[in-house]
Amino acid sequence: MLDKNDFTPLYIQLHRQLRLKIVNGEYKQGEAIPSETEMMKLFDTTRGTIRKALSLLVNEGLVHQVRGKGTFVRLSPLQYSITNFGGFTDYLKNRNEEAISKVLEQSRLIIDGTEYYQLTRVRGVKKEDVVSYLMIDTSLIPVSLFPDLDKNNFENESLYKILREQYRVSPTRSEISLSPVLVDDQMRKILELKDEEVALLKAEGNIYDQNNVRVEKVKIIYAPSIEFNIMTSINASI
Amino acid sequence: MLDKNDFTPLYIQLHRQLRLKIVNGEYKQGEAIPSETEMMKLFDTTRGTIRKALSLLVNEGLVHQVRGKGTFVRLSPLQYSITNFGGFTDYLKNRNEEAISKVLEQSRLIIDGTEYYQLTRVRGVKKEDVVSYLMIDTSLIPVSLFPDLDKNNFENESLYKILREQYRVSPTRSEISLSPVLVDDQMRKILELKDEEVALLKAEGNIYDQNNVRVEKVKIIYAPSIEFNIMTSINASI
DNA sequence: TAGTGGTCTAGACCACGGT
DNA sequence: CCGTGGTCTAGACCACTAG
Repeated sequence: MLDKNDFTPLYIQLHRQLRLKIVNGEYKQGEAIPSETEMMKLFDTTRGTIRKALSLLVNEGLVHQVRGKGTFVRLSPLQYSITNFGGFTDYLKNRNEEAISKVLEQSRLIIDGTEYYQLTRVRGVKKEDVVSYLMIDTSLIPVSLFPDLDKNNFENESLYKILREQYRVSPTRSEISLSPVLVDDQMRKILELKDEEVALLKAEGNIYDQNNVRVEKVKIIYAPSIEFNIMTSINASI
Repeated sequence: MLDKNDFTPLYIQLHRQLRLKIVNGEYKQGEAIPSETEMMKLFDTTRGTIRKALSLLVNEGLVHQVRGKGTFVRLSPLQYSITNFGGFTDYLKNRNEEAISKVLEQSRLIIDGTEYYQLTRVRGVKKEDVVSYLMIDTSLIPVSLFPDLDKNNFENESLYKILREQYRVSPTRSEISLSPVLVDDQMRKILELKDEEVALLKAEGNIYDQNNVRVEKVKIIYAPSIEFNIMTSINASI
């Protein structure tokens, strides 16, 4: 059911509910979810709202729609679409996995006259008491935008949650550049790499908030165990 | 103006027109484009259609919208977002650059009982008579879907144009996995790599058509000179 | 023929920005 | 205050799928 008194838009509420049912397996892979007209009755709303929620799911690649047939949970969805930069903790939480963060370095430094917090963390997941490290994540955050940010403990708390709740800043957009990088000793040790693993994937770029202000510079080194998958639509008309 | 007799949906027509004005510089970076209500009069359609076209531009990162203010052409869009897989020729054409293709290998082979055309090409651009090679591109295309495809000359013609015009198949979606790869002799020679360039970016995945049929398996090796940029929106609510 | 998603219309009310 | 984009409603017609 949707709460029409909630400030959250109906289509967002609906999107979350459908999403949960998919990741929890209530709607199974390959099977159809209720049709748009059915959902109109189920959730007591109009088709436009339903379709807006569904379009979000389609963009995430969680469902696909076929005219005349229905809306289906995607077969073999991409497992780790780590393109939701920044929000690692939140990301895993919604997949019922436990995020592990270990702070490697936390300092302040000045680049081009601007003072930044520098935060380097190893990120991973814990499954059945086995920890797998997936990435080394370095953030540079301007001190001027977030005074006293370094009073927080980043081992336990999500950086983005802190930004949202303490500073009312919501990271909304990323511009990331991908490149290969050669393994150095630190990476090899931290990510427990095998000898033959000599090159890794690096993502580097900027994160912007709701007002298009750059709030973070990021650099992420991905372990080979993580698949970096992207889905794109192909635009013939461009 | 929009052509209501055209089979193409109005919002797609509108999207194309707006897109053109942005890349041509008619709508300049940072400036506002006409408001939604203005466009309703300009294009004689309803707000829903306008908003659907605008949402496409927003997703591409070409504009952003601010409530109470307007819709603005995005400052500093990423120049080479090479995430429009397959459509290299088309892609460059729309940027007024000349695409160069050289066929390295063209053959048929059988994998898991299915016969494929295999086509390996070097792709690049020509600027002021200087050719820069940007990628090595291997396509596997099922013979059963496209009989006689290999009668075409892929040096001059766009593979995707052939698929669209001769077989009525439009590649619409890609699922791509990115990883680093070590340089081998062939890559070094073809892409004219320097000694210190030992690892490259590889994209590997599948391309699907409008009916969700897999029409191509691709593998692309990117030269260091090409920047692999992606833009993502960050979804706090996931 | 009935049901599905794809498109489009014509309204409405709201939150927000700038005057 | 007016104009902007954000959300939502209640319909309509269509193309396509399947029994």
